[in-house]
Amino acid sequence: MYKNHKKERFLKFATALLSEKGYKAMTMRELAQRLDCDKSNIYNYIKSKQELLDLLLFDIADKFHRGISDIEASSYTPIDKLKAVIQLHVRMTFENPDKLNIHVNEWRFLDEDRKKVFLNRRNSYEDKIATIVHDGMDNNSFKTGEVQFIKNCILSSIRWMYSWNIKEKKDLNPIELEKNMTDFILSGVMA
Amino acid sequence: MYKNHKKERFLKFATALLSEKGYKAMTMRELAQRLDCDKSNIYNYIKSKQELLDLLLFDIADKFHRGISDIEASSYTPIDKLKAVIQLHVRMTFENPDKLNIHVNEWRFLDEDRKKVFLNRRNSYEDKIATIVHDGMDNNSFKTGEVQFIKNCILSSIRWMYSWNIKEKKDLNPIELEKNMTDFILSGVMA
DNA sequence: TGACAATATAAACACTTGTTTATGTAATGA
DNA sequence: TCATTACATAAACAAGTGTTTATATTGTCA
Repeated sequence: MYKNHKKERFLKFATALLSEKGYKAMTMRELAQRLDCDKSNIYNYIKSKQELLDLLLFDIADKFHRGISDIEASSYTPIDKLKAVIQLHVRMTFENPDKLNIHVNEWRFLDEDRKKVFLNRRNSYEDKIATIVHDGMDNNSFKTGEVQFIKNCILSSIRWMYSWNIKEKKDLNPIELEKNMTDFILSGVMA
Repeated sequence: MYKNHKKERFLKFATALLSEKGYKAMTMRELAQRLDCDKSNIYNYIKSKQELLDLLLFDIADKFHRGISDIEASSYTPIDKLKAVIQLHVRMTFENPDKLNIHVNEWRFLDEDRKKVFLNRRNSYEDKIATIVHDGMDNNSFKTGEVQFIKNCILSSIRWMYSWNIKEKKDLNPIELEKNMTDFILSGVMA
């Protein structure tokens, strides 16, 4: 019953506040206020502010990594792999938009060493997407073009969703969203 | 010869550092160090850190506003209006990627009142793009769909460019980039 | 030349920051 | 029950923050 249920509450509030304010602007005092406890109490849950950032960032990064690995290992065509990538992003955004926001915007406040690790993993993630794009071009299922450029366009297209305040859109259907997203990336806006 | 040439130098360094570190993480002391002057000297150029942020943000916002107004007032078709919007973003990114970075990421650190003004203007900008999308759907030149969703996809597709470190890519041609960007947004990645 | 604007510096101020220390209580599970 | 873990609090600290004050020098232009 008891064990660590307060720590989960702490992580929930910390994630929300970190997403709202950003790493530098979030203070331990304000976090304590939201938790309705003393600031020093926070250090029962976490070693430092930096450790909190680290924890959240690598948690999401790992999920993305596992997702892309499964897709990579699959026997899908490049088009279906790309669809699976879009699905991965949509679902993770639905699960926790705050974490996605943090993942996109706050990694630069990691300590130098860990930032390097983070960026290496992100590059490896993006390389796998680049490979899908490349294979699709070889395959003639995608238009030829500069792979890195297309990869960036794709990732950026998906990236805004966390800011759409999904939580407040009860009528929003993740499946429908996935379909629309896929449609935009695969075939653009023109009729 | 003389008048204000140091202020321009100050603005150049301030823009670069603000883009690099973010508003909260940028300190007046570090800025002074880069300018090779005392921190108090900065206040000969600017009233406060907040005023610097305000200045840069509304400078870019105004440029976007003028750009979209011209496009709106033109007799272009929706497709050509959309192309002009893409052109506007590409060119502004080439002109000063740091400013674009600041425009995307640092507005949330504006003081409450000015933040409201900023967001109102941004909404009015985005509404104009939504109108273009809407007209294009009426026109049957764009596929029908949720206007706000498509608008966000379009804007997000363009938004990553400032992070591509354009300055270091001598071989990068803005016209070529414009073409590729337009191609992606209009017709997607599929062959 | 002399008035004015631009630029420079050092020292200080008031405030906020993350974190520690020292100490205590409450729940858990053997 | 008893050791261990989880959770709580008040007070303090050292470092860093944006900004001000008071003052001096330098370039510009009438």
